[in-house]
Amino acid sequence: MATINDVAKRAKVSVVTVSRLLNHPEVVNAKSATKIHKAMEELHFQPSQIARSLVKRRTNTLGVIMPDVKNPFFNKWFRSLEEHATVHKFSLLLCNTDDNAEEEMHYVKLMQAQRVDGVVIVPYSKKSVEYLIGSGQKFVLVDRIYRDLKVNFVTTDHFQGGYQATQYLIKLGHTRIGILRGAGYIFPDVERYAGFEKAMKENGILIDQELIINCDLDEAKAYERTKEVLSRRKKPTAVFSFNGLMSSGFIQAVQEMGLSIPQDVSLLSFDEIQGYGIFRPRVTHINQPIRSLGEFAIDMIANIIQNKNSTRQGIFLKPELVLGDSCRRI
Amino acid sequence: MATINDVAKRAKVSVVTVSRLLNHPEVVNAKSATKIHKAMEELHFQPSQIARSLVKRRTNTLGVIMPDVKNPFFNKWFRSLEEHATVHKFSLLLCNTDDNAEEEMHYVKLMQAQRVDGVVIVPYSKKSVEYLIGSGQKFVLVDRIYRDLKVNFVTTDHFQGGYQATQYLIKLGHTRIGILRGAGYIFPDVERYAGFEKAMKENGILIDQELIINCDLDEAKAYERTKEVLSRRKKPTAVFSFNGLMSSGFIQAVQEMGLSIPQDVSLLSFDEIQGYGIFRPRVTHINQPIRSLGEFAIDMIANIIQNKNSTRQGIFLKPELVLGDSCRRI
DNA sequence: TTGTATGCGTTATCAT
DNA sequence: ATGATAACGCATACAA
Repeated sequence: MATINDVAKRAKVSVVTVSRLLNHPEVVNAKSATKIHKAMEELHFQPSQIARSLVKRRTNTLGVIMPDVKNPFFNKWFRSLEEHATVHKFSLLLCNTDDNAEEEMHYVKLMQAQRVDGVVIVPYSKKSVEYLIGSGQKFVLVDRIYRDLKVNFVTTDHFQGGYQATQYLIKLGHTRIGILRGAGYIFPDVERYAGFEKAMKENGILIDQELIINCDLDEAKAYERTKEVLSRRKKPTAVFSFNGLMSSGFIQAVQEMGLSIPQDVSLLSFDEIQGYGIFRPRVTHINQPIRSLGEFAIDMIANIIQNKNSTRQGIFLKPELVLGDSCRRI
Repeated sequence: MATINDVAKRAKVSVVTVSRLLNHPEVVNAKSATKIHKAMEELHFQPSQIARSLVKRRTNTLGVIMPDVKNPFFNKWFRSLEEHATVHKFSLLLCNTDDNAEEEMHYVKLMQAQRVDGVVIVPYSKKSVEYLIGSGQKFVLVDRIYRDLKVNFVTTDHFQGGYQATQYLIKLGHTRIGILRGAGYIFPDVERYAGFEKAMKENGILIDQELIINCDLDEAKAYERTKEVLSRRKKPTAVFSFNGLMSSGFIQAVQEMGLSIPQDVSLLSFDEIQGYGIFRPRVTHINQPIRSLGEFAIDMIANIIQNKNSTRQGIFLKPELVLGDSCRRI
């Protein structure tokens, strides 16, 4: 691979002149510039970001650590990140943790070793975040935050989303509302449930703990648990599923049981389901401002890296209820 | 950020000893090792891959250039890449081109500048590939190849897939088969169509050019063109859509027209549609060996990088027909 | 406008 | 078993 040195020799100038053409083109003589450009083309030269990074102490690379790009929510988000990263000339190293704490810690350390300028992380384990803090790494938390950690973050107002969704179901007359949720470990799960609780309490409706199902945010588990719950005598009239995957599991179970949505049971999903465009009835869901979640994350990390604003920032974005036909009035 | 130097000072040894502990731990004294490990922990030290890369001329990073992670086919494939990359200690830089030639060229050059050890690319433009060749970059082509370019690649046997799908439809009695395809620009599109042609010819069925629709592999276009085609007097009895996105567009159009699959028109899709698990009828489709496409790509590039086998390699993987209920016998 | 010398953080080579 | 020195490819301060 050609280096600045090869270019210099071929163009018969010193390396410094080549370097200058790269960084301060206005200050180099037109003739030299032409010669150098010619040499660069002939050699297919591209300046080594590696060497450059070493001296500038900037890699122009961001580490993105998240659960899984296969998840539609996260791949849309990633594309939004990429789009805005380009504006700031950042390349993106993508790491999928599958919500595995060890994988995550591994990646956090790897990003540090790669000397990325910053990390954008949707954390699973608090330890990873604490390591980031301890190592002095610049980072922003997205979606999953820790109230007691003073760090920069962008997230959806999951509490509001849970509240909003529940209010909607209650207004339609539902009182026996089933919840397909996670294990109460990550922030969004906890908050959505708290929002649900608040709405129920405000309306004087007692929560039947039998209807609160921990599915680990997993499709297969949601499928199984749904079959079980809908076989009971006292079924829920509506189900509020905490993510798109679980909604899919729910739908499959309902279909196999020969039931239909919303005649037999209503469905409200947090996040759009996969295949939203073709599945009928259209699934009513809480939509997160995915693009903003990406934009803010990039802007924040870019600011932190440039040390522009040293004030810590935490942003909550409002979710939105998208009406479909999967919830009926009773 | 702590350097090997800081560690050396704190542990009261020379940098070389620290470096050695990192690379040849067996050769350093146990006491020194302990001191150094302690210092490293206290400083949250991680060796700079940047500096390391500079001297080793290896970044342990691969560039992945592809159309779009939002596409289910590609995000599954990316995860497979990541999984196997981990085995070879590679990090992955992800670049989405949206099948834009300029973006692609930009990324190809960027990867070169980043001095990635290799590039795994699903190319859109031949120019990008030619640049890769010219620059001496190590790379493998995935999915989209160029017959006249002597390069390493892994792809599905798209011809076989197109042939297989068509044969199946013909066996069910279909002769008026509509095709939702791309512009005939990329390899898979061309091959799938050629496979279709062969099957039609073998069965002595004339191809009605009116039913061959260029939708640019795009969902919205497939939607529009479907509405148009299904409004004609002479409708197709079956439609073979060349990717999952177009299949979704097709399905939406069919639904809005009050028609049903497969009663009014059969559907066979290349690649699984988004929401396959919940959409009924299950869509019959041609499945590509996504995981193998990822494994082979990584193994090939890893081999090339290690210069193990200098012989050029091109692999065609067999697709598979997955039966659903979207095609009826007529 | 151009060139010389130095350093970024690490590893390899040679010594000790 | 450990250390001194040079080199990787580039950018910057300083000099010319």
